[in-house]
Order: sequence, then structure tokens, then C-alpha cells
Amino acid sequence: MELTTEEKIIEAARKIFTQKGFSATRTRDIAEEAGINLALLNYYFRSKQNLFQIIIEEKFDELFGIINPILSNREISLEEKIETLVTNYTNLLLENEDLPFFVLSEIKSNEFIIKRVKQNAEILSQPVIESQLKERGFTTSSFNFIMNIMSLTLFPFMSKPLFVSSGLIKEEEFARFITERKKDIPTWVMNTLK
Amino acid sequence: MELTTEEKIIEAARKIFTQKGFSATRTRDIAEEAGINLALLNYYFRSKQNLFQIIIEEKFDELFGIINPILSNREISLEEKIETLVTNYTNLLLENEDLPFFVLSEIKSNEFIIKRVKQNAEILSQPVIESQLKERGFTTSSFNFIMNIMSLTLFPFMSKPLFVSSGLIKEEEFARFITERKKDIPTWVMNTLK
DNA sequence: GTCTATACAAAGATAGAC
DNA sequence: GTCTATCTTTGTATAGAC
Repeated sequence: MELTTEEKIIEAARKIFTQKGFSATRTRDIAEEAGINLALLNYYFRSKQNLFQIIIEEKFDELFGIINPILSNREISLEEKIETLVTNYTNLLLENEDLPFFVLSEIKSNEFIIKRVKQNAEILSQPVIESQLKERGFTTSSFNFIMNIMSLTLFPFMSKPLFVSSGLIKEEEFARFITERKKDIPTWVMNTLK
Repeated sequence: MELTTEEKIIEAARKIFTQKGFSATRTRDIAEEAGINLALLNYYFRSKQNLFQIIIEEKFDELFGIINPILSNREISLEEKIETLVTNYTNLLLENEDLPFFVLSEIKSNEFIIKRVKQNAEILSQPVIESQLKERGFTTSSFNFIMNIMSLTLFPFMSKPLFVSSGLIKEEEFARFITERKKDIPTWVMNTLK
């Protein structure tokens, strides 16, 4: 399977940007990783910023695109929602460990992404969750509900470098550790409801 | 109260580095923020990297210095440990919202910090916690225990920019939201034990 | 100790040949 | 479309006057 030059550049950009973030990434490194001349990068994308926007949009969708279709579906029970979200996220992040850190860090500084979050407002107020919680007699807010799922599921990936370098867990054990948590988190989240 | 030039530079560096991280920070901005000439920065600290090390060490200690004294103290019960950690962290982070993001992001790339984590190994294996869990008949690992406390306490601060720009929560409500969680998290964490 | 001026280096962007 | 060479800008470091 042959990649076009354009695809090779995007591929390389995806890899380096997600590892290092926008500022720490050098276009020269992307060119080298892609095996092309630096000038070509500019020929295809005009600027570092343009290339970056393609990647950050893509990654943003990867990370948050799975939330709303699940949460807003009235056919899915609370339990199933947690279960599905945790499973989907865990599987996704095991293949893309840098994803949450990358997206969350760029949201702080990327004007375009902030605008996009606002416009879509997909994650915005969750009336379905809110009513499902109410029906079950829970007074917990939907925001707390979402926050707890994401905290327990995403944070271990964001703190992995810390815990690996501290020796608390070994690189080889990490996937197994996460897989165990995947089974437990749904119960834990249900227990936060009151 | 008059600050010396050196203190003014550190003060400015602390502010800008923690907001933007190492790569995105320009020494010219630090100089401007400090109200001093760019050359003085180099006079006092020789390089951007040297200045940064001072800040990252300081912030690393701020974020992780409070863990071990609490966890390794056998006189403190599990319940008190969770309670104290959550309270201390919440209070600290309400005053330093960028702290966890800053420290965790630099751990990924900062050779010096990685070495320091290894050497101290303060967060490393927690025999005290391990035995306290065992005594109570819990089979949960100390790593899971620590991970859950930190997830539920730190993640909301790391994801704040996302949720604020999405409109799910307003800037003014955030502190209140966090303060509410502070009361709930200890119970939630106890419920993760089995 | 502090500043001005400037050198030096790195990184992004472009012109022009092929 | 692709490359080489080069320009421009910006960030880092230093020399030397006061």
C-alpha cells in the first residue's frame, strides 16, 4: 500500500504532534519522519499551524466524538452507558495513549478548538442523562456523573509517565492494569450516585 | 515589599512556564513580565533551561511532596488518609489550577525530573497502604487505591478548560463544584475497595 | 549589578531550478 | 511535484559600556 506524499506528511505530523504538542514540534522533524523534503511540507500545507489544525481536529473528534451518541440515546440505560463509555475509551486509549493529554493540553491554547467546542456544544448540558438520573431517584448532577467516568478512565493514561518512571508500575503491566480497571469502573461510578 | 531582580524573574517564570509549558514559553515574555531587560535573565540564570529547572522542581515538590508523609504514616487510618489527601490537594489546586497539567506534561520530556522521580522513589511501592488494606480485608492494590484518589481529585482541574469552553460549567461555578466533590470523594474512594 | 547592542542559532517559510 | 538554496523571523546567549 503506497501513501501519497500528502498522506505521509499527515501521518508523520500525527505522530510527532501528539507526542510533543504544537510548540515542541519542529516542522523539520515532521519532514524527516515523513521521509520528504522540508519544502514539501510547506508546499502542501502552507504553514505549521495549518497542518496542526488538521491533526488536532481529528484527535479531538476521536476523543470526544464517542461521548454524545451514547449519552444522548434514551434507549440506553445508565448502566449500559457507563459500561459502553468505559469500554470504548479504554480500548481507544490503549491504542492511543497520548491522546487525552494532547487534546486537553491544546484546548488551553488553541483558539480554533475552543471555538469548535463552543459551536458543537455536543458535550453541553445533557438533558437525557439528567432525566435518567432523576427517574432513578439520584440527585447527582450529570456533570458529576460525566466527570467521574472520565476521571477514572482517562486519568491513568495521563499520569502513566509519572507512575512508570516512579517504578510504581512497569510498562508491561500497564495494559493489564487498565484492563482490570475497565471491569471495575462501572460499579465504582454507580456507587458515586446518590 | 520590594523584590530583587532575581526574584522578579523567578516570579515571572513561574507564572508563564506553568501556563504555557517549557517549549511554548519565550524568554522575552518572561523578561517583559518581570519588567526587566532580556539580558538580565541570562545574567542570573545562564539559560532558559536552568531557569525552568528551578520552577519544575519547585512545582514537582508542591504537587507530590504531600503524598508520602501521609501515606507512609501508620498512625493514620485509611479513611483519614483519603480525607487528608483529598482536602490538601483540593485546597492546593484551587490556588494552582495549572499545577497538575504542568508537572505531568513535563515529566514526559524532562530528563532531570524523570531521574528525580526515580531517585526519591517516594511514591514508590507503598507497603504501609498495602498492609492497611490487607488488615481490613481488602484485596484492592495500593496502586489502584492511589490512582483512584488522584483521578477523582486531579482530573477535574486538568479538564477544566475543556468543560468551561464547552459551557458545561461556568468559571464562577467551578470552585463550588470542586468544593462539593471534596466532601464526596472520600466516600467514593472507600466504595472502590473490595 | 544593570543595561544596550549585537552576535549566534534555530526554525518557519519561500523562490526558483529541475 | 520535488528539490536545493536562501530569506526572515524569532529565540538564546554574550560582549562591553555604564
